[in-house]
Amino acid sequence: MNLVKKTPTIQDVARFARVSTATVSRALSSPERVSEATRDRISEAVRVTGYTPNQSARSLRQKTARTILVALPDIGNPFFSVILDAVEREAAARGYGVLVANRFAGGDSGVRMRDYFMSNRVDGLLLFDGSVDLEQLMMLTGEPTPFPLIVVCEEIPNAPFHTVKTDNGYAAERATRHLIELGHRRIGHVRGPQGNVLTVERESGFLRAMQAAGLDVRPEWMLPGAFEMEAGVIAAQHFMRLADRPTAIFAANDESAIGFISGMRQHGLDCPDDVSVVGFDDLALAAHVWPPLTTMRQPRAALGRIAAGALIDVIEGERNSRVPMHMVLSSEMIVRGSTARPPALTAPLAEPPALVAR
Amino acid sequence: MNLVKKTPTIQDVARFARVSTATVSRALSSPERVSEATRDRISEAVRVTGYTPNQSARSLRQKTARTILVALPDIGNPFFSVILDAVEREAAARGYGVLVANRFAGGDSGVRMRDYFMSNRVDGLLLFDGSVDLEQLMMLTGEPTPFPLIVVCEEIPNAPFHTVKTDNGYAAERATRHLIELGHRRIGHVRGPQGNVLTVERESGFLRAMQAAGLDVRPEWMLPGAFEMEAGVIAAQHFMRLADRPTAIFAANDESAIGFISGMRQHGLDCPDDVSVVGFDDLALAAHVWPPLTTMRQPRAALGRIAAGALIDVIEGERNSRVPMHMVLSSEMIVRGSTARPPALTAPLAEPPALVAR
DNA sequence: GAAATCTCTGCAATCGATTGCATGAGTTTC
DNA sequence: GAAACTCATGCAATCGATTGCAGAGATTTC
Repeated sequence: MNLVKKTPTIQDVARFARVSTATVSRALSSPERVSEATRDRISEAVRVTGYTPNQSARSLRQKTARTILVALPDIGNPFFSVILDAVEREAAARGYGVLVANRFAGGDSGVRMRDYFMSNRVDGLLLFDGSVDLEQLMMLTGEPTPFPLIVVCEEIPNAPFHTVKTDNGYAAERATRHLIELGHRRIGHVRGPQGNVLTVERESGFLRAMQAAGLDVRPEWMLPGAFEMEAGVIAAQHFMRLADRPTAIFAANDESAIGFISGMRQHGLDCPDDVSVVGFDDLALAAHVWPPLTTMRQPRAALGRIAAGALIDVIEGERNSRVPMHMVLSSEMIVRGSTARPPALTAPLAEPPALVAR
Repeated sequence: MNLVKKTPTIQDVARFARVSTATVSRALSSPERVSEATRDRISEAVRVTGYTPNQSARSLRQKTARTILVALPDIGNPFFSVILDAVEREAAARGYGVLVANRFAGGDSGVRMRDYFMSNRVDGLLLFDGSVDLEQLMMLTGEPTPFPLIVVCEEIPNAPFHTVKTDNGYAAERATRHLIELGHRRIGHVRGPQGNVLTVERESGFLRAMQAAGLDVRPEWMLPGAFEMEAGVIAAQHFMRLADRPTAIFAANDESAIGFISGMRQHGLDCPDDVSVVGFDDLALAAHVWPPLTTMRQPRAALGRIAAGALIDVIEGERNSRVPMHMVLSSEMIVRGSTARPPALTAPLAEPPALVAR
């Protein structure tokens, strides 16, 4: 009665088309190698039986999974999820599946990666998390079993991997210069998480811009932070305790900028009337918070698309994986309402008056 | 020189431990079936060779992929990405990988799903998108090859699938009642996208609450929308054109609520002084926008965890998949600053004065 | 002490697709 | 008209792990 029909295999197709399985296989993967007549019979047979190649069998034989692994520090973070969107599209367009591994860094990250590769589940890795164990990673990409890997948005210093990222240092410089051009002289920075490469890059960009303008950087104006709203709120609390406060803040990312603004407001300070704030990333919500956030836009969709494309190129051998390549995409300054001239400077500046945003 | 060592197979382990591959396989999957002595020898051999079972081979033989497919309408949306986070953790904890398929609905969605299943890449599906082609879905879950499927957050009417979701209708009622309790009598609604089940459920919850309180619902106060910020901005434009405006709005989700507030502000109206707004979802940013958003919190992490757990139960046969089961999680009202008493009612109400939020 | 039972292990088939090699028919070349 | 070549196809090995069946030896039962 309830006899479950099995899913059709290549055998069924072969039987139906009265050819061997070899011919069916060839008809599907390199059609020019079979005659038109049999090709037609096979197409018909595929249609009738509803055949779909078994990916496990194919993987086993060809040692290829047609799947990439995306290792993220936090999928819940909209910064990553938009990139993941682009990655997924690019991969799907090229016939690859996308496996996600979240909260990747930490104790067993190297082991988990090793397992994914050695168990033949994935052909390549997009690594969005620079805090992964470098030694374990090298062991993996190194001689015994080299595998395709691209580091995205982050960078692992002195490691010979392809990378795709944005010009963090330059963008941070640009953001800081924007504040300086508005007339700010007393500028602080809400840092990213400690030990993160991006934190360092953005901080040094900030410092370079300050130095270039001949401005002092007070150590107490470098506020500890992280890439989260809550960290911005806490930074605002530190900020409020300062006897002498800056008139502008460059925050290491949008979330901490928004948290900072929100925290400041709880203490009665307004943005941008009291303090101007610049963020980094241009998340979707940056345009919709109040005040709309001035920020450096990272081309996130492009990052995802290019990274996925490059990884698949490496997997398919179309790109040399021995010579590490660094792709740097440029960020764009988006001026919105969270930055204005400093409160003291309602009168025109000595220089020609800067453009007042908003 | 550069001889690439192959990745170790079960054969290598067997040779090293001087047993058959069968014994190695058993030692790893059901250790109680081998003697302690050989078990130790095999563990040692596994350690030395660095063996990891080849997942393709295992899948082929066992017809199981230890992978679930998560089909989402939009990963970039933080609502989904937080759920995905929970799904990924639960799946990882139970030894499953997570494949994501984004922008799932539309033309070939049924075909793509069919391929994922028939090609043996995945064992089950978490479907977050109700707008998928029902007929194709039924064909798939139906007799020829039934497969494990759970619909999350959405619902496909009259379809015999397990579902995990929140109590949308009741939550919408609760949100609306909150506005009524604050003293609002003229209340509008920013709808979700047309044709969406959630849109209908939340709208009817809204209508029930209004009816229960004996309040009129004017058709022109039911503003067209979608689950996006931009749609909220547009709804605000419609709102501004009304000759006679409500004093409060229940928006179908947080994003449209935030967009609405932002759009209203561009026209000089303030929230909550002029108009109170309630959202739905409690996204991370709801607490950090200005004003902080009053909203119905959906237990997103729980949704993801429970859905993934239930799906794996079905896959592993620990849960009957023939009797569809509906799990409904309850939402929680989070009162923040975006709701207050209506502008006309600065004087006490006839009823005992309602709690003024903020 | 023979029979029954239990424990541990190995043999070999199996999952489904791919692919190197062989074959036979047809075509071209000199 | 024989040799050389091309083309379409089939045979059978292969990828690596799992598992039904069977056998050897140890242990228990009566």
